[in-house]
Amino acid sequence: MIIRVQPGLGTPIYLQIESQVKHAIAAGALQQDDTLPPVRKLAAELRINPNTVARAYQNLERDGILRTVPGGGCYVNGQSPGLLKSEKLRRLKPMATQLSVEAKQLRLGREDLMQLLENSYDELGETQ
Amino acid sequence: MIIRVQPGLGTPIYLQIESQVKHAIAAGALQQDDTLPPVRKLAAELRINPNTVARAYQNLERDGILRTVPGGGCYVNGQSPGLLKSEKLRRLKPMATQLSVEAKQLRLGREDLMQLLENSYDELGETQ
DNA sequence: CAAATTGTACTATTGTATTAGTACAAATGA
DNA sequence: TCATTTGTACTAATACAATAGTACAATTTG
Repeated sequence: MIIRVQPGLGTPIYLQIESQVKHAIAAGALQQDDTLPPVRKLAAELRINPNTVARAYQNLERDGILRTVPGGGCYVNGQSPGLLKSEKLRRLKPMATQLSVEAKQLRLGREDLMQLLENSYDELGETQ
Repeated sequence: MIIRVQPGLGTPIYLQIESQVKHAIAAGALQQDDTLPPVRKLAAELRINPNTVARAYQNLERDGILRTVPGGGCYVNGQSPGLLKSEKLRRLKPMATQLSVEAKQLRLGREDLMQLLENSYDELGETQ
C-alpha cells in the first residue's frame, strides 16, 4: 500500500490518507486482513506527525473500514454486515443530488451524466 | 425565493444559501433575470449579518451563476456559454468517483446506483 | 439633485480545524 | 520477562474559516 500526500493542497493530510485507503479498498488493491503501514513508518515516509496518520486510521475505524489494535497494527476489515438497501440509498442520496445539480448547472445531459457514473464505477475495478 | 438556514448545523450559513440558490436554479424555480432578495432584507429575515449573505452572492457570481450590481440588486444569469463536453466531464469526474467509492463501500450494486442517480436527476425538475 | 436602497471593502473577533510534541498503554516476540 | 513495536491520550501552537461591525460607493427613484 503506497500512499502519497501533498501538503498545502487545501485538503487536509489525514483526509488525503483516508481517501486513498478507501479507493484502494474499493478497487480491490486492499483486501480483508491486509495490514496498513504502522503510523510511525508512514509518518516518517510522509514527513508528518504520527498523530496525523493515526487520525486517519481512527476515522476509518470509526467508519468500520478497518480495525486498529495497540501493539498489534492496523488491519482492513471484512465487509460490513450489509445495511438495508433503503438505508444505503438514503445515505448516498445527498451526494447523488449534488452531482445532479452540478451537472444541470453545466448543462450536461442526463445520458452523459449516467455514462460518466458508469465509467467511474467500472474504473474502480470489477473485482472488489 | 424563500431561503432558510440552520445555524450550528455544521455547514456554514453562506454555503447553505449558495446550495439553495443552485438547487432552485437547477429545478427551474429561479430563472434568468429573476431577482434575489437584497442582502439586508434576507439578512434581516435570517437574523444574520448582511455580509454573510453577500458572501454567498459573491461566490455565486464568481461561478457565473448570477450577477450583482451595487445600487441595483442581484440577478440570475442566463446559461453559461457552454463548455466543451470533455471539460464538463473533467469537472464532474471527481464527484462521480467519490460517489462510486461510497457505493462500493456500502456494497450497493451498479444498477441500483444508476437508478439512484437517475431519480435524483429527474427529481430536480424536468423543466430547467 | 437628494434621499433611499443597493452591494462592497475593510477590519475585527470568535471559534475551530489541522498539525505537532510528548508521554502513555497495550501487544508482540526474542 | 524485557525490550521493542504498536496505537492512543492529552496538550498546545498555529492558521484559517466564519461571522459580524462599520463605513463606503454605486445605482435607483422621487
